[in-house]
Amino acid sequence: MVAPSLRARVRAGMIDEIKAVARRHLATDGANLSLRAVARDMGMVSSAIYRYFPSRDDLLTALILEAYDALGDAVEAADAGVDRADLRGRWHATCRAARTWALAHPAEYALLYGSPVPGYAAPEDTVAPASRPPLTLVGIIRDGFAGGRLDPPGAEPPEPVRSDVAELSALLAVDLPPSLLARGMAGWTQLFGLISFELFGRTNGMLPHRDEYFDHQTGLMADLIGLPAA
Amino acid sequence: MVAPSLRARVRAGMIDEIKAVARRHLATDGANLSLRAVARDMGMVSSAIYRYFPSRDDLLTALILEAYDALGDAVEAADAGVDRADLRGRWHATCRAARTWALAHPAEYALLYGSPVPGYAAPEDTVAPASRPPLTLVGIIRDGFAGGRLDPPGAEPPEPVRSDVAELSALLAVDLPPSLLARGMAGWTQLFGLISFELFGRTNGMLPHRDEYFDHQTGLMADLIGLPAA
DNA sequence: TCTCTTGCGAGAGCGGTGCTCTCATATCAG
DNA sequence: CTGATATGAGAGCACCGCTCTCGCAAGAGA
Repeated sequence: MVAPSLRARVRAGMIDEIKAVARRHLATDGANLSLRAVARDMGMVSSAIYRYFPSRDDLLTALILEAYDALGDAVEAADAGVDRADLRGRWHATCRAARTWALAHPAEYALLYGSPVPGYAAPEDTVAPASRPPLTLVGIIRDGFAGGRLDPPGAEPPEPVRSDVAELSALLAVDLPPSLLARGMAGWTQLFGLISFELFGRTNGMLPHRDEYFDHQTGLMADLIGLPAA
Repeated sequence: MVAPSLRARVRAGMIDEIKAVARRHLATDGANLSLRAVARDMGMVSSAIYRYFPSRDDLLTALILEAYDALGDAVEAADAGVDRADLRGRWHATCRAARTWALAHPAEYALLYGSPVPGYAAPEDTVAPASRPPLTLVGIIRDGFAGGRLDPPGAEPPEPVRSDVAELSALLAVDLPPSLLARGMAGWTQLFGLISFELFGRTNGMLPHRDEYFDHQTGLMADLIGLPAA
């Protein structure tokens, strides 16, 4: 690997700085990111930004990708920090990490999980990083089931749900009975529903003890899945 | 009540027409509603709109209020259409009505349940209509509990969740044990998490049978709550 | 070392946005 | 019939994303 030229390094630094400034604007001004304001903050004229990002949407896409990666990192690190056998502890740590990241980066979370930007279509590259949190969650369930510490719930879902979920199970390469994977997906849905409700102000006022409420609600889903305590 | 003057009636008609055109634009162009485009569509100049709505945000607020009411109407009508004793049937009908309305009005749903618009704070008048769907859901649970057909789950939530939820129970004037209300809120969170995931493209591709998947997932929450079949 | 290509920032400009102000007119009330 | 009021048009301000051109500086090749 050849050393990048000075020009290339300066360019990479500029791209990073633009993204950093844009992230700052995102945090203060919300989702309507202004290219001109970013340029002003950098002492540049707006057209100069187009040397680095072909359009505002491309800059947004870059921010979205990095946000997905940051969330994925946080979630996976939290899971990895708990004893592999402590399934319920891993579940709670994973859920909490997602919420903590979201509370620390509300604008970026809204970019990922809020209403899609009108003319904007998420490019293909986002699906892999976007699937890291749910994969972490089903990983916990897979470990429990493979280790014989997680009994599948009695009845399988009725057709055609059973086959749909079974196909998804094969696609994800997790060897789980559909009944169990369906419950895991319920936990996934619940997790981001909880975070969105809290962040978008749907539960404002009621429930003063938000941390504890969050833990209790994610615990209910752990119950539904059947995750045993450590 | 005195008959409204011609001017007043014309004015009310204008307001309605502006809202109708704005709703149409919302449906086609997404959330970034353009006042000027609405004015153009009505053969008016943009400044004339300001005779009827003091700002774009006020027009959005009016649309949001009407959307909340439409969703509330749909949800309550669905619940009312099922035999009072069929708790599980009511639960499913209510959930389905919310999803059906959302699929029919995706842009308005995104306005209600998507990321909050940056500079925009939801006015006080929205909290009452916004609470109609969750109140319908807890109403089903209340009926079941009051009728002795719904056993409270074993353990109460640990403090301070128990008292928070108990206070909420008093505020809503539903006489439910916190354990049960907490599960009802889990169902509420799950419902809108499911709809948001489906509408915002989070489950694209996987799960081809969306109706059946939705029913199964809301059924899981009915199980968690303990709602008996008819 | 000298040229010459390439990358980059500045600036002007286009059509769009929300919003304000002024002015003429149409409608209503007394 | 007259005076107050409500309404629409139009111009204009500051902002937006984006395009194009024009100098200038840095790197590459001879």
